[in-house]
Amino acid sequence: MKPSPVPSPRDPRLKAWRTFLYAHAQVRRQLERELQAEQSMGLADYELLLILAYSDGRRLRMSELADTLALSRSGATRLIDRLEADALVERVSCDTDRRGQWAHLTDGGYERLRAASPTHLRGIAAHFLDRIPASELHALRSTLERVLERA
Amino acid sequence: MKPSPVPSPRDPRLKAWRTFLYAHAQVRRQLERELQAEQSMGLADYELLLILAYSDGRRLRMSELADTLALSRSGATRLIDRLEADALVERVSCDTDRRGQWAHLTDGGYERLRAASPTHLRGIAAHFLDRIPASELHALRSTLERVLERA
DNA sequence: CGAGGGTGGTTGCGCGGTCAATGATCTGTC
DNA sequence: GACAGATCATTGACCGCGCAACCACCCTCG
Repeated sequence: MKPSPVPSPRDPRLKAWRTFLYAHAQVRRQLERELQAEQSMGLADYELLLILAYSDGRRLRMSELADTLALSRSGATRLIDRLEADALVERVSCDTDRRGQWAHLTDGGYERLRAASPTHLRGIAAHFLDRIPASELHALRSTLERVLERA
Repeated sequence: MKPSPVPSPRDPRLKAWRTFLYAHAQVRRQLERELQAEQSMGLADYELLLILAYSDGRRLRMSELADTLALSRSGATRLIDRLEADALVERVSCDTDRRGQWAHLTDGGYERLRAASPTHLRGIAAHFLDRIPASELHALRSTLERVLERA
């Protein structure tokens, strides 16, 4: 039995995956740096606040948050810990399931999100959106939505 | 001056970015877990070994590695530290620039890469490639290559 | 050739994330 | 109704990565 060779990184399919990987790494790093420098906020923080801002009652259960953010449960716990320490989010215990907790966006959190948005949107445009022709942008989204559908 | 509202996560352009973000998080998490469980190896390790395997002389300068992997310099240093500890890579000092180091893939490292490849390729296919029609795959790649071009 | 600024790589430190284990609660079953 | 097994969230231990500071060395220019 002959040894299987190492798959070439130039193979078109594999290359597509790796391009995806690297494009993400590069853009994320850049955005993270800018958001941290100008707004003292991480990308994950921003995403969480944004999701809460557009959820019913500006709140979501911990596990929903974890799932939505593609984060582990403990990751969600600690993220909320930090944001709660900054009073951007508060925990509200759930009355229909005593194990549960709501993460609720405070007014301060909403303000913080609003304040950080211009910086972040500018970064997303500069490092990502503006490098992609409009026609390709929609295709990209629909392609990746397919990937995102839960297995 | 009226307060600017928080940008809607449903805005098409923003949504494209966020889909990209989440698709990556989800797929990466899954692949990382599988590779760790079945091959005791992280995604970053695999990528590094792969890149070295297809580099001239199976070696690359530390900074080239960092740039290629979209990693910080210190990140590259520590990654190589770990792989060197497992004898998958060795450091070779550069004779034309005494500050420099080559990261050189050992035979053991190549074997390790080869051994891990089936698992990883299967994962990439299952969680990413196979969810994308062939026609869209090429488009995805060329779109993201544009993003990846250095600024 | 000597000084000064630039570059390659490593290190200290802190943050943010995972996994595994835990406690509390819910839910289905006999 | 009580027990068994799932589920919600948290905690402890650990790890990978980034930034900033640092040292060693290169290179250019006066």
